[in-house]
Amino acid sequence: MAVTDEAIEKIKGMIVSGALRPGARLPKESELAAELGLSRNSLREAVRALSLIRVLDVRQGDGTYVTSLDPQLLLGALSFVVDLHRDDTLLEFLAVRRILEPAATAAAATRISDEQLDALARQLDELGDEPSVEDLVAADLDFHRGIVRGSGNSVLCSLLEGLSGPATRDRVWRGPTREDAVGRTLREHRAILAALRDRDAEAARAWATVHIASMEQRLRATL
Amino acid sequence: MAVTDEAIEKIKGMIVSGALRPGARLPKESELAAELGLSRNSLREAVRALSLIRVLDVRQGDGTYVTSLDPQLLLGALSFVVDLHRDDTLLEFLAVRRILEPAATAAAATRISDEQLDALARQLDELGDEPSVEDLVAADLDFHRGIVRGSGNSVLCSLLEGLSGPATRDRVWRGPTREDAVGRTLREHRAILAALRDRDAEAARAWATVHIASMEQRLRATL
DNA sequence: GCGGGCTGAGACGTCCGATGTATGCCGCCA
DNA sequence: TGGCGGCATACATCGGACGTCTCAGCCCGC
Repeated sequence: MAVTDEAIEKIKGMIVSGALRPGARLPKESELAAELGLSRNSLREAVRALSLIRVLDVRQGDGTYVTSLDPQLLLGALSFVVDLHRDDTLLEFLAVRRILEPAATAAAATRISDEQLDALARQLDELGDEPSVEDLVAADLDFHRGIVRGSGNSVLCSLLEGLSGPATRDRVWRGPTREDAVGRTLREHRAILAALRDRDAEAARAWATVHIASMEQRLRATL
Repeated sequence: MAVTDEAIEKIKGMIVSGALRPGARLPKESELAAELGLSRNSLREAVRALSLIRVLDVRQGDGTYVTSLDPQLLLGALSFVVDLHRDDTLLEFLAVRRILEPAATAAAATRISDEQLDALARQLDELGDEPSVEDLVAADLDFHRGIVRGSGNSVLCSLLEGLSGPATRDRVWRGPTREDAVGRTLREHRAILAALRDRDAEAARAWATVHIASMEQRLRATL
């Protein structure tokens, strides 16, 4: 194995073993390089790689630190992966979302707070009845994020965040939105919110499924 | 933004735009470095980072290539992320698996081939009634992999692969397996297989849920 | 006494050039 | 024709030098 890969494994090992806790500061590059028995150049490659997947956080002029290791942070790198995919695979990503999002929405029905619900309602009201596509896309993102967050599972939350990234979203809303996509989206959002207010998990799940399915339809249409 | 980060974005851009197709070979390091306007050292950091998340494949003495970009490959890095987490978050990862795996199993009920079913059955038979824990763990991994693969969604497949990685698995089977964990696992596997043979999606989903839940129970017990 | 600006040490960022090592190809020889 | 060896190529690693950014502590003025 290459020295750089070894270094990656060793640093990972130090974190897993607890020698390096979240937020901890690493020895400076030259010291760590000596400690691990490689050159600073090669060590930097390892550090850079771990930094891309948000395990390490390097701050110029300061030092290198272990991140919080929040799943939210780590799975953020997922959208990078999704970005790299093209039409056919995008549908598979959406299929996964179609499984997760209804489950998350159902979970939220019993766990989301009234304050969070009020915030979502306010947000929908502010959007009005005929928003621009850009506004709607942004609101859509916030809406789903708000609900999923209400599920109380941060891993689920960040996974969906990644799956709903720009790649998918742009694709769904690209080109002329046929028929009444905007109106339909708004109606579905309201229906989901109503189900959550009723604390009706099954209705929430069903509406979420419908919502994703209609999104899937539109995605298919652009292929 | 640092030059290395720029380079990462540019390479990613070249792939997304189609300038670099899967399997394509990159210009040699010195040329690409010149092209992107940075030193070979800094470029190498970018390449190494992309190679960690399996976007690039570098072969010493040969060249650097874009990988197949299979979701399977890219999400493989996910297990790296899961490895870095500790007890509390592990439960959240398992909760996600509890959503995905039943759905995947239900999908497999209608899509998996008879040959694949036969292979799973053979494997269960070979294991016998009182396997060692090591053998069981390996068989368990294969069993779930085989089913999820039968769902026909490669993204789902690799996502679950990552979630079921060594970190979770070791934790579940660590320590004295209380009660009849081995026997119970075997019985549940047989039940899942029977449901698949019957092409009964709902039964398959239910048994998969039961199976993951019992795994979750054991994980909680070790915390 | 207190606050702000300045300065210097420390740490990462970038680059250069040299040398080691694995791979693939091509020509030579049996 | 087939196998073997050597050469060209490209990545792997290294050491050192210099730039740039941060932070903290000192000094000065209010």
